[in-house]
Amino acid sequence: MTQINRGNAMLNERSLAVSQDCGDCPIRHRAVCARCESDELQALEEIKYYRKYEAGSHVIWSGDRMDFVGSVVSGIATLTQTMEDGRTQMVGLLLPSDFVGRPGRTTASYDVTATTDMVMCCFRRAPFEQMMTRTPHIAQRLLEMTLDELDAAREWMLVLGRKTAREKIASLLSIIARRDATLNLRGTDGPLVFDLPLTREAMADYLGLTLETVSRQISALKRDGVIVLEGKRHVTIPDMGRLMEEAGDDADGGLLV
Amino acid sequence: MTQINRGNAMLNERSLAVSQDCGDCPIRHRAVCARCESDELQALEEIKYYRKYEAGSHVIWSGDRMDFVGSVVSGIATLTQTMEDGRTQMVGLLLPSDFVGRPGRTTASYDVTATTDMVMCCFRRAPFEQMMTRTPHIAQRLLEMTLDELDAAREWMLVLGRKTAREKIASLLSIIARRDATLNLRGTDGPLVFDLPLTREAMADYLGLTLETVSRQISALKRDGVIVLEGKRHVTIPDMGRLMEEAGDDADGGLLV
DNA sequence: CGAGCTTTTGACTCTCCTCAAGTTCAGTGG
DNA sequence: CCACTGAACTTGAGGAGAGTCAAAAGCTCG
Repeated sequence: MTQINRGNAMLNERSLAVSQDCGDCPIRHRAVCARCESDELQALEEIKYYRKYEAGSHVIWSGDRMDFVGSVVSGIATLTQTMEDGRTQMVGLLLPSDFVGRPGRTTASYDVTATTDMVMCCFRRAPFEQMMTRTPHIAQRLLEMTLDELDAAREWMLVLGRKTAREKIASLLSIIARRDATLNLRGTDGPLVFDLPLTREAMADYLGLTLETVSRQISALKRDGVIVLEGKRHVTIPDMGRLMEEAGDDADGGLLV
Repeated sequence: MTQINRGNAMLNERSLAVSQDCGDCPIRHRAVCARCESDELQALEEIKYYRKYEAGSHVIWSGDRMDFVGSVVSGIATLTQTMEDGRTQMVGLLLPSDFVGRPGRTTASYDVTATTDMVMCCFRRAPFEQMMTRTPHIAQRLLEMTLDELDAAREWMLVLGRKTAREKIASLLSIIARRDATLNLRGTDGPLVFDLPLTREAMADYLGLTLETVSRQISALKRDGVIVLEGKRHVTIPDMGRLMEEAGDDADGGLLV
């Protein structure tokens, strides 16, 4: 288990990033503030602050007091749940623009861990909650984002409950590939190339598998020409339709919807 | 597969229930309208109508146009996803006061099926969406409910991804038992008694198992004295703490949180 | 009483897990 | 420059848990 001690995380939290103008923010039109008018943005600007986290450090521990909520600006974090005997299940992957924390709740329900270096735009919880009641644009956007997350979680329940190990890996790869394509504004017709942002262990925790099974299935997909690997993390998908077939998804449906 | 033909469902939709005063509504303080003032309630009252569904009939088919949203007033429905080869996964259990449909989306993402006779309080989608922008109390409550559902979905991801068959069954039973206790305002200290609202097949679809495995594990829990069965559906839990241990949950944590 | 269900139980199979080595690779220090 | 170290990853052998197929037992309803 990659357990980083709490002291490190605290240290990281203190190395704050330089504040930034909301107008130049890379997640301006996707985050919880996406619908805000300039005056609302100004109000947010006054209560926001940035925090940096190192790869591997913990952002929040399940059960801890949550004094802030916020948006991922850059980097990737994971949301995980752990049983007493150590079995862990990832329940969310937090990407730039994703929201962290739950308004109206004081203690965290999940562990949040940065898997890459990460920057968050934070708001203290109390002022943010007050603002939410005054500015419906924030609450509207948050509802929309929460509904999207709920859809994603339900999609993932099908993966966890009914797909084979091979289909699970293919599903994860196709999700990462598609998200990478939309983020970088590439089409999904040519070959797709990306770096895996997760270790084999993290993939296993996401998919409800062991890391050995993840490794074996990746090797199998590589052997069968569904994916091409350079090193351990650099992936090329020669044929996205083929990958989606392997994932058990309707190849057309997934691309068109 | 229990496939009811579409003709039946249409027929059921026409047998509308008698309208009811919101003040007497059994789900008044838990549904999406929970926070509404009397004038807001009046406005809702004007656009609402009731629909009845027979046990086994389909409420909505995935991919269909969604012209309405609404609340479950009585009875139970399931939210399921199906792969092309027939593998199905339940992604939600809809109980009285739960909300059906997604504002802002025109086509349904999941199949909704009534597992018991059911009554829904429906609103046509367009007027409801207009009302949402005007009355923040509805949007607020919907956000809260959606966040709760997201938490429940994530809890379920741990069950699907990491628990054994026996733990899965115990988890489902403890969820139903606890919900039944809160609904009927009983404590969780004495023995709990309830009827299973699901067939073995539906339980299997919820848990990502086969119905044979569900049956075997229920028999095993019965043999070990964790549960007592009368007939196929009537369950007694002599010791809730024991059941929660079997579910892999911290017995205290689960009750106190 | 028999038809058609839901459910149980058994026998066998197979996927994925467990345990155990071994490989690759980046970083460190002699 | 090269051995050493520790992650991250791969691969293999064997085993356990859940799935598949098949048959039979309970219930419900005409």
